Amino acid sequence: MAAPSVRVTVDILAFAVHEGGLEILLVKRKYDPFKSSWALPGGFITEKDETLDAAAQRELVEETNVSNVYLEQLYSFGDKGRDPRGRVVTVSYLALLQEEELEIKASSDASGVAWWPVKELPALAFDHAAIIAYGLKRLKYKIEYTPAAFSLLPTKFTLRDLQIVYEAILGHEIDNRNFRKKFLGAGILRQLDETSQETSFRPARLYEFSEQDFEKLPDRPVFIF
Amino acid sequence: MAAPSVRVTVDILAFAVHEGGLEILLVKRKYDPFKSSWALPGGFITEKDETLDAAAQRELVEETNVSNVYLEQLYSFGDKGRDPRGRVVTVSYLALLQEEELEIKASSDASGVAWWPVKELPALAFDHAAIIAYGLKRLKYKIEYTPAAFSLLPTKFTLRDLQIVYEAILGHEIDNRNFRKKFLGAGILRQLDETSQETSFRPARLYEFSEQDFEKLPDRPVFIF
DNA sequence: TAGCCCATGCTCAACATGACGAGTTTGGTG
DNA sequence: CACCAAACTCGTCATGTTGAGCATGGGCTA
Repeated sequence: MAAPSVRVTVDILAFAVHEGGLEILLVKRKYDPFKSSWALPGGFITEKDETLDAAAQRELVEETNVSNVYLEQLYSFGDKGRDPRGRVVTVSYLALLQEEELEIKASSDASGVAWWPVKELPALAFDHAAIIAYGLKRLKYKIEYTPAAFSLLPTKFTLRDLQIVYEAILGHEIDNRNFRKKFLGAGILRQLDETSQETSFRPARLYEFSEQDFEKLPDRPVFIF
Repeated sequence: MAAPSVRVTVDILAFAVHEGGLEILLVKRKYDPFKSSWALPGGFITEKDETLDAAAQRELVEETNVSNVYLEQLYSFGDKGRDPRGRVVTVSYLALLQEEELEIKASSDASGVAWWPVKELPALAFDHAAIIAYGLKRLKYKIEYTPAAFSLLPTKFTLRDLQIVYEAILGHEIDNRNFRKKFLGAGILRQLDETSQETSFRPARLYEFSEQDFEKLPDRPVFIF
């Protein structure tokens, strides 16, 4: 039975919303192939990885120090020519982070790590541009049909913060009143007795996402705007 | 840089609707591990496979002789203990077929091949039971949000045929009048000047799915019942 | 205090959805 | 030819959703 040697990597699409724009975490490669190019954080799965998810988790920790974040398998890419070193199949993962709450650091095989606005990406190694394009499509879908957007926000947030996340990912503006109506009516937000920092205008009320309430809903709500 | 030896397989979830029930194609394993157990059709990727999709296509042809069918990557499974031979990552694929239009045949490494109703599955090799469970969830979703159901039908079909597909996959009955209303109103069916075979009652009109009309729609319709 | 800017709340018409009743058409069958 | 069974047509009605207008609240700044 033929069982050709194949190597398997995991690559992480780590997204965050920063100043109204969607950003993705990239590393600058220290070694060939594609030395000095920007690429997705990731690496080969090792003997210690019990599962693919664990491998993705490990790679993410190496770059961001954070664990316990939203992490979900996206898609596997395995075209023959995608890696000059030979047959490498990569399993891509989607991670949703809060940029402010973590300190990124380059891992040993990278000479740099940075957040890049998805609208101004640099040239990318391997087929990573295509992988990101796929991830963006899936992310748009995710926030419309799941509560994934809350993973991009701190525990306490304003409805405006939430709307900014949706606008950044969907790429268009949303009517503020209808946005509020839908989310407040969905019954998945817990209103807090606190307001946001002082602004030059009226402070907004803070909310929390209630996982429990969401699970209790008879039907999954949709957040299409 | 550690690059442990991993082997990669593709496994195919080939579904078809037969006599009102949803069925899946399984093969009986000729060799160990899990000799004589039923399993998903599939196998290791080879040097000749240009892409993962091509490998899945090849495996499907080996069992069914059909090509040019709906085939889509689903999910990759790579838990450490899922294959007793060592680290094997499998990329699962969803295929939608018409049972009547093809003749299945066991490939060289199988002692049998058969359609099994998904409600009465035998004991399965590896983690294939879990893979099928995942595929069923995705299939339900697929027919609600995409025109995937038409891949399970011949080119010409009656609205009743279409409804049977939905009922088989969703697992519940659907109001015939509302079902017709939604599909006829969707503008994606071309009515033909033909009717179905003679039955002991009124013959039903035949329809064709119009891919072009579907693509032209401003918004994707949903087929939730 | 006026003005600004956003937060927030209320309303309403247009439209879509799902449950259901009733009746007509069209073939075969006894 | 009466009858059956399913295909097909038409319409009702309560309910919910959507998008947009209108109004007010509550902080800050000039």
